[in-house]
Amino acid sequence: MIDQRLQMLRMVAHHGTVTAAAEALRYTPSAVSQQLKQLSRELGVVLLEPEGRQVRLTSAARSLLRHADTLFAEWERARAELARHVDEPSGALTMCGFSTAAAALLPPAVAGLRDRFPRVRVETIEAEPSECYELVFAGRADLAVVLLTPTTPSLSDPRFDQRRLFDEPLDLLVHPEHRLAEHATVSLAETAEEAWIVARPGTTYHQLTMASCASAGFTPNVAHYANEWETGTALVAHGFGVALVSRLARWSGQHSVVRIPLRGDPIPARRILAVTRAGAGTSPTLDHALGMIGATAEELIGAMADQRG
Amino acid sequence: MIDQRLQMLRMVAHHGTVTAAAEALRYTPSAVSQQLKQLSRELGVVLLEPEGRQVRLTSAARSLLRHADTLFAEWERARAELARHVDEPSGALTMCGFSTAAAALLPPAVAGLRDRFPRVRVETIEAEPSECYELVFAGRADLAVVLLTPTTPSLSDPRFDQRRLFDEPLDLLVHPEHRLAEHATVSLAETAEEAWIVARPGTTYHQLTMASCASAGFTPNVAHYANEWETGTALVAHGFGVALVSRLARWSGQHSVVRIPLRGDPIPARRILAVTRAGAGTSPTLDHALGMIGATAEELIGAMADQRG
DNA sequence: GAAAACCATGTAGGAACGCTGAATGATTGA
DNA sequence: TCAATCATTCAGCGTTCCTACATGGTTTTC
Repeated sequence: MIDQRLQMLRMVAHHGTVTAAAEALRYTPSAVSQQLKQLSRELGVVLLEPEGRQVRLTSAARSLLRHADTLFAEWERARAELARHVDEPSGALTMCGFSTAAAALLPPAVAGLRDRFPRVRVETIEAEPSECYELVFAGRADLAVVLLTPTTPSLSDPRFDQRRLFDEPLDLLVHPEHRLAEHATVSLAETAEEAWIVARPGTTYHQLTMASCASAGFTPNVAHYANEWETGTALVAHGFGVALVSRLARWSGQHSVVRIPLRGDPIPARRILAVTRAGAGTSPTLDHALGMIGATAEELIGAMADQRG
Repeated sequence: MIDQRLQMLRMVAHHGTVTAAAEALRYTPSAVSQQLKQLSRELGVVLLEPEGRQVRLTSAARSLLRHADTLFAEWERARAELARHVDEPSGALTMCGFSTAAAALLPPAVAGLRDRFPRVRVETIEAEPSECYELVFAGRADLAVVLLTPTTPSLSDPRFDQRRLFDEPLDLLVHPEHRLAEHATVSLAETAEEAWIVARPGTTYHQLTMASCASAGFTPNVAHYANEWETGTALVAHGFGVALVSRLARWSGQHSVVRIPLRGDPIPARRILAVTRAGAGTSPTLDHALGMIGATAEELIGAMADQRG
């Protein structure tokens, strides 16, 4: 509804190269290049300038993008309002989320949506938070459940509406005979000298562990890298170190480990966000999905409180 | 930039029929009908319903139109801001206005624009106020100088930005030997018994005369209909009646008539407006055009004050 | 009350638009 | 220096979208 070429320009701005933008939009670089050239001609302003083997956006392009964000958000609002005019919503709704969220929050939402809107095809995609933003931005997903990290887009990014769902506390995972194993709670600072098991660099979860330790005043002494909960738990169970796990994380239970809630002010936690395209939030199906996810989140918070007490 | 089909829908809403909308957009009715049908399919809502031999907009369509107005206005703002990023504006700027305005206000603006922006092709169209709104709405003109009348779109119409330029006082035109000819000013109520020369019904000027007399408490006794100032003046000069002329109206001067300023509270006047598409006002060329017209208007107001004194 | 005018919509054909794929040139990193 | 990455151009082709004409229904007119 809004000229495709504006979305192309947004993608180029976001990815930095024509090629990556084309890939995100499932076009060839050739198509994006031609379209943006023509857009530039039509508007009478230069939008892209060569910079090395890439392109750089001109100030005119950046000015245009600000308005483009407004336009796309307004169109999302229009779509959402139109969706209220149909008796029986149909079409597709795609949700995405990172592993824990995808496991804990999305399935109840899918069930609720199928129940309430039987004609809507509901799909989910498990993806890293950064990819989740991509999916929502590109329109291939309508809703994402992600973590707040320093690398995610700003909460005021005009392309997205982001709302806090809940804060998931973090626990320390130790061997049953570890010196801290009997503690009811533990502060992260007490673990500064421990051997650590963390996820591999580049993953969201690695960032989280490093950031948590950094805010507790130390850099973890990393002994092992493990991306899966299962692997990390096994390493802890063998006494190779301690690890950080989020409260909702689940694994097989084959390994004997102790989970100790962290204390602190604030309590170390990761913030869970629901992300939609700006303006899209008021469509009935998305509204319902957000409601279901929020309710599930509240339930989980309740369960977490029980555990803690 | 905004999907053409939204403009088609806006035109159907404005004109009431697919055929008239198509004509305004220089399409065939078939094209408009097909496009709107496809739009309806894509959005999953019914937009048009048959009503007699015409169509009626559904509530979904009206909802969509509200957002469409916002979208188009935002795009105009984007275009205007982009125009600030080019060193030497080019392209075309079309202004339109009703006869007096076209004669008095537009030529200085054209001259000023040509001087300031030599590469911009400036064009003018003389048209009735209602047609002026059409031209601006359809994008075939960028600026219109019109009269405020009861039939023009509301000042808060989201499709337009309308600003007051000035109020043009009205004068009574009488034969040199008329009983009122020696008066310095005259109130419209004193002319209730006169024979009147008015423009033909359906014209803006007819409306103006009838409305002015109505607000003075009488219905004019119409003796002759004349659309051109020249003809009306000739009739007055032959003693066939009195007529209303606006202060800026000019004619050949062959006919011997007396022009008497009207008095009253407020002084009978017609309000001159500058109309642009919503959001378009900040482009450099349009900004300059508005400035020129405003300046010319102020000069004329000054000249009018001199005349009156 | 029948005919004419008006209006929306459907179908078929043609023009224009927009995409793909391969080729080119330029830059960066190994 | 060679390979990889990136933007851009050109030719070709499929899709989209408009026009022209025809149809069916409604309103107005004589």
